[in-house]
Amino acid sequence: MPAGVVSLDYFILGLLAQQPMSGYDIKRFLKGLNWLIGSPSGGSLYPILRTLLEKDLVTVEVVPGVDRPPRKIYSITESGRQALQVWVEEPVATNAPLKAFAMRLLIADSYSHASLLAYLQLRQSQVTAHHTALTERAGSQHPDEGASLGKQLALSYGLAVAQAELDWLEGTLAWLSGEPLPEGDRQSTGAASLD
Amino acid sequence: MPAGVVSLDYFILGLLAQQPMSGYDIKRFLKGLNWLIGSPSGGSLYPILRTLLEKDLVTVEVVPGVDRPPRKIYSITESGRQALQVWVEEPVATNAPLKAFAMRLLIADSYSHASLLAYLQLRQSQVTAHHTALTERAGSQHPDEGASLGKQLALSYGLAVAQAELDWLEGTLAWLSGEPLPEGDRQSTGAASLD
DNA sequence: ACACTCATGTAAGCTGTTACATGATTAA
DNA sequence: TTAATCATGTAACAGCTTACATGAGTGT
Repeated sequence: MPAGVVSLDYFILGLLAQQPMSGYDIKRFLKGLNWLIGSPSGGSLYPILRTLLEKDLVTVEVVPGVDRPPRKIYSITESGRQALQVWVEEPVATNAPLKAFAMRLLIADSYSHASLLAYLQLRQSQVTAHHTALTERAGSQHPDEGASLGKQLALSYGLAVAQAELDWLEGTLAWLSGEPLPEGDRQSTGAASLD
Repeated sequence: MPAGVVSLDYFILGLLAQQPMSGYDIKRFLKGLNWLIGSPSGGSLYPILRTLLEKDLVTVEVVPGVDRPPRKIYSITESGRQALQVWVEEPVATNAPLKAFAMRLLIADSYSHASLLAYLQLRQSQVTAHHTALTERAGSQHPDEGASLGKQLALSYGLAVAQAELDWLEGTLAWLSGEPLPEGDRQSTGAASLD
């Protein structure tokens, strides 16, 4: 059962798929990504971890710390990976906030190389359709009795962002296809992910 | 007292500043902008109109319709315009969803020409700073023990979107500055900006 | 008969926030 | 002593959504 548009819960599950972490670890990690997706408050983060646990999507291990509070390290389970896979492959709405797409990018390591490419191509076709629709709408406006200034600005703004995303997708797909990363060679790129 | 990040209430107030409308009018108008900002449900729209009324930011006039239900037409008041001006000039956070900025674009007709330019320039300086920070962060990552694939993708994605917004801002500012639009001559400019 | 547009509204619920509470350890 | 970091959590509320309720007219 997916939740809201943004689904912080599944995103957090995705982070735990990359490596086991405590709630505090997640907080610090997301603070570093504040510019992109914002960081959730403790008031949402800790309850989410509890519900993930109740649904058996994660397990906990309490690690007592020397000279500091004990930490609860959460690890994803096999049924958690299955649930994640479903979420990770479902497309985000084109009018959803960018962070909804960015969150799926951030857990790209949870994808196989092939399914990451497929997902980006799916996004590409969506945004292309979106862009085409906007272009038509822009063309259909007669200059004389045309839209208000506000609508014009919004439309050209929307087009610019969509175009930028298309360019980025094209470049990224080319890059990922050009370097097809042999199986099992991925952890060499991933070590210091928590700064 | 501003509300959440997105402040649907002020945005609706801004729409009513452009022309008096009923709740249903607003719904239809925003349905046409679904691709950009999404359209609010009746469950949020109508309560917002009531609170705007209670704060004396708008007035109502019930217009009985021939062969259809009566409509409640809302008009902005003078104190409503003052409240709107405050909201309209406050900058949106760089990590806020794009719709937060797009909403302010959509009610551009509520701005004077000068204050619209000022607002776009403010946004320009914000996004420039943001872009610079991201570029530095990108440069500080060594490719070898660098960030995970997900972080790399997210960073380049964020940079691409920021760059696109900067380009759009530059072009739009040039366009708006180049045609300083003598008073009341705005509807003649039309769709030239939209290709 | 059924469904759709017009038009307004309420009730319940979901997702997230802020602010608070706890308690230990370290740095100014 | 005051504050900050580490670490987890609760309670209250804000902002929205879905689903429902109402009721008239219009179209198939």
